Amino acid sequence: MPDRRPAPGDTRKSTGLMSSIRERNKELILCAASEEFADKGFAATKTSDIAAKAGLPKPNVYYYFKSKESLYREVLESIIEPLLAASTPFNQPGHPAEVLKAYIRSKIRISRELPSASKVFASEIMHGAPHLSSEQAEQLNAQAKHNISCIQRWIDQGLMAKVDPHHLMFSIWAATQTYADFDWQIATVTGKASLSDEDYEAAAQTIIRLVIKGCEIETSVASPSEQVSNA
Amino acid sequence: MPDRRPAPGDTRKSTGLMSSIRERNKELILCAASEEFADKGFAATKTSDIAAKAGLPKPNVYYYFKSKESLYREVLESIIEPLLAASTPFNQPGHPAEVLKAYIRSKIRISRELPSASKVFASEIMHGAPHLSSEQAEQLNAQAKHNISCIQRWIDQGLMAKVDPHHLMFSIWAATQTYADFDWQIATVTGKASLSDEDYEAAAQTIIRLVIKGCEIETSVASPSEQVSNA
DNA sequence: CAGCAACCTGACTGTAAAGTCAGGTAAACT
DNA sequence: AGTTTACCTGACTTTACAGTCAGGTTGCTG
Repeated sequence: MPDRRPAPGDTRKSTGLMSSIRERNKELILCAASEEFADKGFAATKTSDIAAKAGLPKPNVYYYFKSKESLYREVLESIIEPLLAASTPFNQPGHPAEVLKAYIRSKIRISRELPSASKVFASEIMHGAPHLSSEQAEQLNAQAKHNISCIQRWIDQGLMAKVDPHHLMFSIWAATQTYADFDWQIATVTGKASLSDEDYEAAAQTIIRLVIKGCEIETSVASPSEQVSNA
Repeated sequence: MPDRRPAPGDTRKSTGLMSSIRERNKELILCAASEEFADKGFAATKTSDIAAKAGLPKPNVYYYFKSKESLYREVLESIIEPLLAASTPFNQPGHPAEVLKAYIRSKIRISRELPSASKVFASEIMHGAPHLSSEQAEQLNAQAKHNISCIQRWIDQGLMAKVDPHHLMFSIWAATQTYADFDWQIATVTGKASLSDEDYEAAAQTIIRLVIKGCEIETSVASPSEQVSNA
């Protein structure tokens, strides 16, 4: 008796097209899974809850996905490409301020538009990336190192102040990511259930200001007396 | 037959002192639990692993703690006081730059000295703080709001630039917390297994620079031509 | 409209881990 | 040295959930 279940990601018939049912259901499940994993974490998420949120019975989930883990991996994978894409400003020529601004805006956009996958990714990293393949880790790491060396070059060329590139990147990453990861805290402190366009704009403006001002080369003009220098 | 197990947190005899065995074992278990919960999250942590890490058999854990959850709650609770204490600079008079610097240093110190509890706390917040009591949430929220209104006052008094206080706090919180939460990423990108004194100092310096420069009032002097304004 | 493949699902199994217990040992006090 | 009370633990029970399966239905293709 042959396995009646098509391989995951299988294409139907000789055509390269999936049936629309398959496409739609996989999407429903992935979407539900993103939210559940983001809300509760991998271990605390029940496949039956994913199924319920997708409006399907549990075995249906296993019809489309090999296991809870492979489903999780797909969610995780879905955020990697956007994450790498956010670094494109560093991959093209540009002035430091413009590149950094574009990068910050991309990162904020990801936190806003893909909050669940962002959170799943953050949670994964927090726990030591046990599910990330070494290729994926290497890709992300390579991009991060490239961005950092790019900043170092700008410093060497005198285009920006001597700000430790590693820590600068960590701060940008953290400050932008926080809008996805710690949405509960942000909602509690601001008193808003969810942030508006203007709120995200203000967030981007604030982070951009900190980064751009922080990277500006000191002029020889002394700062006003009531301001304390950065000892 | 009366319950032979003393109530959690019970004191021995008529004296106010716990037996030293009790004290030592509770400490061993709490310490092991912090690390396990930080590494894997609440749901993925096995009480048997906590016991193993503490060098005790599993039932011993239940001799000192009512349940896995109450153990988790104690770990969580242990970070709240340090977290509130970090805000003391805001509770005493001081110039903006000094207060912000002291705050950033406190936060970095917590990330460094209590990395596991920090991570547990972050994970808790990420998942919507389901285990945090409303009093604890309220306490933290009140302190956050106080800090923010403090910053707003400085802005109104013309002591610092108009930087959105909410987003400023979120950035500081994120940038400092990241050294505990995303230690794996930091280790991977820097290529160091763990950060040295100098690394933490550089991290603090970088964040302080971004924040202080970002909060400085613009002087009327135009910025150098190669630098792009913060549009 | 027949036949086949894709899709669906109620009911089940296996297992892992939380939590318990009964009975033991060690320490402290008298 | 005897009694009490704290401390310890191997072996057990219970439960919840990942994953399966056998048989059904739907929908496409010829």
